[in-house]
Amino acid sequence: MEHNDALERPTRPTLTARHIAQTALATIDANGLDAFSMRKLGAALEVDPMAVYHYFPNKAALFDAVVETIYTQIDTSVAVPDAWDAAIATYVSAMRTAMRAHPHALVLIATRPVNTAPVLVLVEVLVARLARAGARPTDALAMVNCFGTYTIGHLLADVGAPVGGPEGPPPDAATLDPSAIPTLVAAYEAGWVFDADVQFDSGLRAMIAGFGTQFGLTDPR
Amino acid sequence: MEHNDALERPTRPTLTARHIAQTALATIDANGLDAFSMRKLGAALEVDPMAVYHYFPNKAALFDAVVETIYTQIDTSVAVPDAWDAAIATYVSAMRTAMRAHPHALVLIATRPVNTAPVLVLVEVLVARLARAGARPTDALAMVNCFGTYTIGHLLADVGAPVGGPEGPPPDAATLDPSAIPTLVAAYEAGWVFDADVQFDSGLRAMIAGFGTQFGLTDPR
DNA sequence: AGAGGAGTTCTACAGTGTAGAAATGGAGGG
DNA sequence: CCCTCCATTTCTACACTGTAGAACTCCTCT
Repeated sequence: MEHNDALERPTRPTLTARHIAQTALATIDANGLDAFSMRKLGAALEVDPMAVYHYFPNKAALFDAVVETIYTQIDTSVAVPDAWDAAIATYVSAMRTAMRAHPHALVLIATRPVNTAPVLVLVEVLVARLARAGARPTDALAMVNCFGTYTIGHLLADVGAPVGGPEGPPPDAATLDPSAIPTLVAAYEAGWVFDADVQFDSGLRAMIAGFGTQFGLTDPR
Repeated sequence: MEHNDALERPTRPTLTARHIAQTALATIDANGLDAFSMRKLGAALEVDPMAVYHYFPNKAALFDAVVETIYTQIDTSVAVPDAWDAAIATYVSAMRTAMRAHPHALVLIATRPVNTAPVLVLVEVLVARLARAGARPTDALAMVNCFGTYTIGHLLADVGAPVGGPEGPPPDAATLDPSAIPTLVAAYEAGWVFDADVQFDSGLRAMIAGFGTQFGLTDPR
């Protein structure tokens, strides 16, 4: 009764930790983290809110499960290039894609580290690839951590929902003195378009290349 | 009556938006974001909780002010090296230092963008320096954004307080299969110590250097 | 003195997480 | 068959939340 996947809602009207976590994630995606509550989760599950507490000791533990649910959604079947730097970029992009699908849960990913086996295995893949390119394991681990933090940091700024209610209106443009920020004005007038995807990619490539020279990484041949 | 700085509590027992924001930040620092409430803020201010609503329309707006308070704490008087890459690293580190002092508020910084004049001026400094090293303003802006997102992403993972209550206990180490994560085990056995400061610095230098070659930056001479 | 208004307080309401007791229902043993 | 046990679900209750709306207090200006 523990390992049935897919459109889960076990045969008998009984709950599952997985089903609860999935429903919680769906609810957060739909209505936002602030609007999420155990009572609404209970409603979504068509069950008394307190029933959830038989599977999770509290809301925090449920959030941990939600984060892990997201990690399981990373597409690990992507085609990976041969070159080490392109391979790393591919892995990281796959991770970003999965996370990007859950803007309201990003803040949970960012602040609730998970150390369960599936996630560690994921890290292992990256670390091993870097090691194969010549990095010491400790350095590889540090690099992967930087990739991860950059990714969610960038995602938070891009699509992350504000914690603590919607943000206020932007300040009156009239109160800004353009002469104090000439370069920003220049960028704006140059037709500045904010494409988060290409910007993220640019930064990721920069970091990968920089690490490459910093640690002397190359593909073995 | 609007511009008195420092250990602020205006002459008459009356409130100020600044004083409220500062007290709110102090309360968040001391007790955490989840424990923060308008009632406790009122108590800290020795005032009826509802009094705050005369200065901020709601808690979200107050949070915006809290974030801005943190930005004002960035030390802008640091000595800046001549080399463009070292200069950028110095600016970013100063930003990180200010943010690092408020672990419980990091998540607010990460998700509540501020576009007020003081912050834009800060961005201008960085963008202008990059432009002086040969970057087009739009590229410089993109780079600065990457530096910022990397910084708070890294800080969140480092010292950020979990959103939604404390995290649960780590999974039983016995359930982990070491043979599935050999490189991680190797890193651990090699005496892996996690020094967030040097790791952040390493990643930042990598990104700066990578951007440097990506955009052909050099100091004018 | 009287009016007005900015700042503060009071009261109240719907909604929160979750502790603790009570109910439900199915499985196993006699 | 009944009866017991126990996992699961529900019920009730409590202290706490953000904030709407009215009422109250003073200070300032005429």
